Amino acid sequence: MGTGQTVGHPDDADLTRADSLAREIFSGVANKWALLIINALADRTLRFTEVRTAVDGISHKMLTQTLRGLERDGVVHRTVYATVPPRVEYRLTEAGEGLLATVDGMCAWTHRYLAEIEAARSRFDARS
Amino acid sequence: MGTGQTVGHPDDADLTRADSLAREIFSGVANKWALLIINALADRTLRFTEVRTAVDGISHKMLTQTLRGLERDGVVHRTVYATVPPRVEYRLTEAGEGLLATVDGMCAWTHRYLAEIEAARSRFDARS
DNA sequence: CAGTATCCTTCGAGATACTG
DNA sequence: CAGTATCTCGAAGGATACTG
Repeated sequence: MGTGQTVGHPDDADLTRADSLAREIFSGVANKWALLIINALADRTLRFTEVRTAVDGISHKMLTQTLRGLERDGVVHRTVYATVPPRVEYRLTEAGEGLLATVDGMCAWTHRYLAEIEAARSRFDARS
Repeated sequence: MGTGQTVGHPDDADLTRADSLAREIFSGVANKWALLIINALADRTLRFTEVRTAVDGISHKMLTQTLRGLERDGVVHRTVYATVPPRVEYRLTEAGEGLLATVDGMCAWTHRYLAEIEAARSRFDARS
């Protein structure tokens, strides 16, 4: 993957210049809505509307759209109950659980550095 | 943070409904260019142009823009050498290193599930 | 309730040109 | 080389309305 100039990483977790499929998948998943949805599905199965509430701020459209993408990539599983009114449930697949670990890491990081980041911003904004 | 309906997470790594600053920071960092840049700076200090090459696909504008954001949040450190021609180097801060772990996780995840995702896509696309 | 479709606006982001 | 400044366009994304 690296072209030879990528040294230092024993096991290659590098994505700069990686093949296009890997890049595409990474890019598709590296967006806030996707990650926020995964985070919301962390430990429970949720219905469409519940996800919408949990993620809050997301529009109806973005929700379906992102959910479709995640379903297509096998990150979330979609179960439709043929009742009326319809009931659709979303839950993480095994791959989704794998990603969740990462998302948790980002959340933890955010909280861990919250204060420092705020301070850094003040400093940065001060000299401008 | 959770409102009480968020059960199951012993330590709260939840961001749904989190306070706006946390959400904003998370959102700022949860984008592919930021993560790709952090990934590129994994183990080396890079100059502006080198980052551009490493990340490839990123435009000049997005690079400066994203780099500024990361600098502002204290994720990357920017060193300017008053030479001519100018020389500017970027490296991860401690906070940046912290995020790197997460990014590495996402890269690893991508590679780990690459085949499965490809298969999932075929299945999904087949029935449509 | 879950989802699709449509319209319409905003702004993300590329291209280009210019400065220190 | 590194960076800012414009201009421009296309797509992302919100609001609304309609269907099974």
